[in-house]
Amino acid sequence: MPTKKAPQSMPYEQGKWAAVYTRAVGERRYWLIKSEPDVFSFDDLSAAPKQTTCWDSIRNTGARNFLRDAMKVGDLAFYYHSNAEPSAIVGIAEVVREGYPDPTALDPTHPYFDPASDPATPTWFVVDVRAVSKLEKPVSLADIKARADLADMALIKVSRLSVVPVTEREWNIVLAMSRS
DNA sequence: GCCAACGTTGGC
DNA sequence: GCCAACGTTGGC
Repeated sequence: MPTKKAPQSMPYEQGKWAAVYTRAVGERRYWLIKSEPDVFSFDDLSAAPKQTTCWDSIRNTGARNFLRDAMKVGDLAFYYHSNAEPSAIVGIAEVVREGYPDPTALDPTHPYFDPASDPATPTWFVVDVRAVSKLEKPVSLADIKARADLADMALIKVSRLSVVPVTEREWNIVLAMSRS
């Protein structure tokens, strides 16, 4: 029996991220997803079956909303190593399956089981991501912070959000940095 | 290891 | 509904 109330759905369409929930026909959006390399690194993703994994165990409502509602098949994401030396963007992944209920939240034997998440109206969501390519050169958090034209990146502006949007402009700047 | 940011919980 | 306590993330 659920003992706690599940976190409520944010009225995201009215929130500060409203723009990332809309897109032109055929438009591709960009994201940044964080993982600690000791837990699941980009190389781990590359070594996984079909280079694909379920991006599970996210337990933050803001990140959940992106996973559930905003990320679409074909979108690309920078793969960021947090709590790393150095913390850096190291690769590119592609969304290959759109939001569906996080199986870890519904599995009583899983450490991330959430008894408050009702299977009929799940609280937590995942997408599937596939490794696309490793960056020629990692782009570190320090590299990003050193650039005035990346000062507005959500990675910097919004702390402790494990899935954040990236603008197309930011995406291209970081890509260029990874090749220089 | 420290601690800032900030989301969540729960007493009132 | 307010807000203090608490827990987590993640840089440094």
